[in-house]
Amino acid sequence: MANRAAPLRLTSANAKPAGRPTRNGKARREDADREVGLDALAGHAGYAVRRFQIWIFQDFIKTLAAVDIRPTQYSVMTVIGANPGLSQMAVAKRLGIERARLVHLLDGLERRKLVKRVQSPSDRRCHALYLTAQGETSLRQFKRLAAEHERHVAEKIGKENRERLLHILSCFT
Amino acid sequence: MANRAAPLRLTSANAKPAGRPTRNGKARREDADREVGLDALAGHAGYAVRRFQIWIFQDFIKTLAAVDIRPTQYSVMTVIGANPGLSQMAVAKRLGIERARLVHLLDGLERRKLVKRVQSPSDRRCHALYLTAQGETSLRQFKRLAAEHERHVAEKIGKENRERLLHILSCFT
DNA sequence: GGACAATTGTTGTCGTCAACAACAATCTTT
DNA sequence: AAAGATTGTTGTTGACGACAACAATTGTCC
Repeated sequence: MANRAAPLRLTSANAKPAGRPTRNGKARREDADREVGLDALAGHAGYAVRRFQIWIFQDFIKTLAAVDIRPTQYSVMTVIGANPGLSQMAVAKRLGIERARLVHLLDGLERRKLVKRVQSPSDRRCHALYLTAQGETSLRQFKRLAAEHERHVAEKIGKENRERLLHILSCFT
Repeated sequence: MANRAAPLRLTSANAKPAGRPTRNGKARREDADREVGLDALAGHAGYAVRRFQIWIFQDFIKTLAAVDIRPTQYSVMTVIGANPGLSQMAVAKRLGIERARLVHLLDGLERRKLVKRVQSPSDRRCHALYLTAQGETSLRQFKRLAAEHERHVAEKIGKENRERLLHILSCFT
């Protein structure tokens, strides 16, 4: 019921809702400086996961900013590096992205000489995907930075919680 | 090293990468039907969280399709319902969305008579946000459907795992 | 062998969403 | 009163998912 009085404080920000003790005497009621209560969202997994996903992606992007690699690009290179010769369809299905989207991703990676498309001899519709020599050495550096990012995650939610989370979500690969 | 010969097959789909036992006899080695190996992504929390977040949002959208309410709209209405009179800035900061984005969200909700903007008397820059009468009754229905969605999540990852996950991510509210 | 269906890569559009920048109106500060 | 900050608004950009169409190629079926 009266979860309205439920106080809580934002991590960083300060809410200034409708009315608060300004100079015009009409000061707020006692609910003046209540923080925004939304226990209402507490039991929703999707909300927590969304916020966490935003945080984790921002940290990934920031940690890999020096090499200008985004999460999706990293996942594409990782899959190709582990499975050279894969077709675009195979990579797209594996990562759950559309082949149309993968085209642009590969365009960018190929432009940077990290990945190459090779015409498959057995099926002339397919492009076999490989990392270039530069792509392989670069990927090793990306993986070091990604490992640093994972340490940030462990610092944020706890080392054991991170492993628990990986275990819980292992069915999503 | 020679993971190049690594062949693979998708979980549901069939990958047709560079070469496989087609009519041209050059059949694969014994490692023929290995799935697409990307243990490389196994230890990455961000990837699992992203995939899970996509799944959970799609289920939310599908479960609330009858009422045409998306996750962000639901979170906005829930926060306003729990904290009537909040300003747009307060809601935006609370939900971690930009005030520019909230403008369009509120436009849609206001057009559907679910939310109303009221000029704040104490600060004429602010709009105090309230649910309409229809908005409150609708929100109750949305919450019932959202609870059904949460049950889907519990079925997917397990009841106890869902609660474990909520606990781990509680710091993201 | 040849018609027909399916697949692959590509291009395009549309809508969602985060990130920024600019602006007018308003409030705060000095 | 002047300068600075805040709020709501509009706009742009880019990443991303979804979908539709297309040419080239392959598989299938008669």
